[in-house]
Amino acid sequence: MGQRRDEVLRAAIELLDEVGLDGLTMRLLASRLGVRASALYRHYPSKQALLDAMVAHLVTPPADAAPIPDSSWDERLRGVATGAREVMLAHRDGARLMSTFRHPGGEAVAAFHGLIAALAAAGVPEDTAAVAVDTVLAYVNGYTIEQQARETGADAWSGERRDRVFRDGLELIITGVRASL
Amino acid sequence: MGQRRDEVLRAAIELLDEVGLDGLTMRLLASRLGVRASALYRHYPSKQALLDAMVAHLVTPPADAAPIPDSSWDERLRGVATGAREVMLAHRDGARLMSTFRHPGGEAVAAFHGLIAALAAAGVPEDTAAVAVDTVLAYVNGYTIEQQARETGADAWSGERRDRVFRDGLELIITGVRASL
DNA sequence: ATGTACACGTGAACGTTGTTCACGTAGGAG
DNA sequence: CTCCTACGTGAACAACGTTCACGTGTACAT
Repeated sequence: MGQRRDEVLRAAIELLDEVGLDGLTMRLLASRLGVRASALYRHYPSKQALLDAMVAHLVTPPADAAPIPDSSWDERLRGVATGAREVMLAHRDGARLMSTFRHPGGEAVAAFHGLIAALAAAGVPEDTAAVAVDTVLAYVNGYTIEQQARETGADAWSGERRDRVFRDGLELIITGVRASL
Repeated sequence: MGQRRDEVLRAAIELLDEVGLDGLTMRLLASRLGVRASALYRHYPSKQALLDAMVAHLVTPPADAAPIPDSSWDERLRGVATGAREVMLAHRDGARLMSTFRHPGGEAVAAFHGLIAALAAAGVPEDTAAVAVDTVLAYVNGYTIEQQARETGADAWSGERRDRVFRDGLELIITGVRASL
C-alpha cells in the first residue's frame, strides 16, 4: 500500500507541534495535505491507528543511535530515563500522546528487560532491579506528564529549573537503588 | 443556587465508575437524572466545570480523616503517597480524571508545603525535601496512571502484585531520601 | 388573592468531531 | 483495450458539548 502513508504520518507530527493533541483533527490534517478527511482512511483505518503510528515513529531511535551504551548500571538507568524524557519533550503534548498508546511494543519490552538484565549483572538482585526500572519509568512518565500539563500556564518554571529538579529526583531514586545491595 | 448541584455531582461520580471517563457524556448523565442534557447547564457552566468539581470532591478528605498524622517524615511520605494512590484507584479512570484538573488548589498546595516542612523539621535539607516530595508525587502519578491505562488489558497483574511493586518502588525512593543526609 | 422572583426543566438547534459509503479518476501491466 | 491498484471526492451519519428562547411550579411579599 501507500507511499502517502509516511507523508500522512509526517504531516500529522508536524501538525501536532503546531496545534497540540486536542487540535489535531482529521479534517485539519487532511486540509494540510490538500485532501478531504475521508481520504485519510485509505492510509489509516482510524485516528487511533494514526496516533499509534505516531507514537511508534517517535519512539523508534533514528537509526544513528548509540549502538550499545555499555556502561555502569546507574549510567544506563540515567540514559534511559533522560532519553525517554527527551522523546516526550521533543513534541508538544508528547507525554499525553504516549499515554494513548495501547501496545507494549516488542522493542520497548526488549529494552525493558535489557535494562533489568544490566542491573542484575551489576550485582543488583533481580527483583530489586525490576522494581528499580519500573520505578524510574513511572517517575519519568509522571514527572513529564505533569510538566507538559502545566506548560500552558503561568507557572514560570524555566526549562532549566525543570531539568534540574528532574535530575535531582532521578538521582534520589538511583541513590535508593544503590543503598539496596 | 441549586440543591440539585450535589445530586448531579454524585450521579456523575457514580456514572464514572460505570462507564468510564470516555463514556461520561452530558446526555447520558442527564438521562440518569431523568432530565435533558441542557438542564445540566443550570448547575454547571460546562462539562469541564463538572469534572473540576468531581476532582475537588474526590480529593477532599471525608471529614473524619486522621486529623494530624504527626509521625516521622518517612511515615508521612508513605501516608501521602498511598493516600493519593488510593484516591486515584477508588474510581474508574481516577488518575486520568485528576490529570484533567486545571487548578493547583489551595488545599493541595498547603498539604504540599506542609509535607516539605515536615521533612525539613526532621533534618532533611529544605531543597532536598522539596525534591523528595516532588519525586514521590510524580512517581505515584506515573505509576497509577499507567496501571489504570493497562487495567482493561490482559496483563493479568493482580491488584496485590501491583500494590506490592508500588510499595517497593516507594521504599526505594524513601531509602534514597534517607541516604541524602 | 395577586404578583413576582427564582429554581428547574424543555426542545430545538448549531457547529464540530470521527467514520462510512458509493462513486470517480489516473496510470501502469497483461 | 482492459483490468487492477492507489488515491481521492462528496454526501451523509451518529454523537458530542453547548446555546437559546421558552415553559413550568413553588414560595414569599404585598
